[in-house]
Amino acid sequence: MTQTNRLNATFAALADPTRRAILARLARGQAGVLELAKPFSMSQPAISKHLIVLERAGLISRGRDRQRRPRRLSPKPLAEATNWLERYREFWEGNFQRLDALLDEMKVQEKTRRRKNVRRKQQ
Amino acid sequence: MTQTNRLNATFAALADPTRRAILARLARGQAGVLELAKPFSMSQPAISKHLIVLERAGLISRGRDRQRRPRRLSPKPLAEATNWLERYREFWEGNFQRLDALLDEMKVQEKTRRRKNVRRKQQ
DNA sequence: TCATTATATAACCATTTGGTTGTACAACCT
DNA sequence: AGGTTGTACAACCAAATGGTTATATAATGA
Repeated sequence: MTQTNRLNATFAALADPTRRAILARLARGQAGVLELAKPFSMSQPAISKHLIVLERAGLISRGRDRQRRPRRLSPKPLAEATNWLERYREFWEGNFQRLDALLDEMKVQEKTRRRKNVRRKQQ
Repeated sequence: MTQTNRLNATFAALADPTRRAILARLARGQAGVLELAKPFSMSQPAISKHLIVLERAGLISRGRDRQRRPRRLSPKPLAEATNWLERYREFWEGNFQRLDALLDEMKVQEKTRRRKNVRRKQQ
């Protein structure tokens, strides 16, 4: 699977609160399907479907212990998703005060309408 | 909108490669719909739909400049998504040796509960 | 062997998603 | 006023999503 497709699958998997809760649970250790289903008011097959989504994204893997097939967290897709988002950290982490200031500047320029702007535009 | 719902909408928005590319483009500055549509082999309405998804997630906002309605990046949802993922950094960044230790501990507990073999498999 | 436990699978359903084409509307320019 | 440009909206469609119930399969334990 390509990196793009893994990102697609990972973000899609993370878009559901039930699945995020399952990941949070698994971060504290592996767990079987019934145990994972317990906190939720939905059927076991519904949880199994969520687990399939998580598994196809590579976010979890399946072990075996007697009749149980305990799931556990896999690191890689979380790392990739985080790395993708990291490229935007600089943007949202305060450097966008600069951005806001710049945008205000642009408004003022537009309002006074004097000289052609300096192509600082592009924020 | 609740934080959970924002996370739902944000991750769902990020799950599409077209939308991720749009965000990457907007990280370099605001842009109108047609300009955003240009790199893709899909119709303008299709892009507009993607923009609606991004907007409902709060990832972008709409400005106005003559006939254009330029979009620009909004920081907050990216910050929230990143922060959610940060909780797993420790896990995937190598410190999950600790996690493995924890899992081994749990196995031992299980073993004492019902004494049978150790089941190292776990694929 | 038989019942129990844990999980998987199938069939079904409503809703959402991601695209299309066609058209409407709004702002701008002559 | 009329044409052009930029965007939005409506109707439609196929496929995917998220849930259900019912049933099948697998491993264990008695």
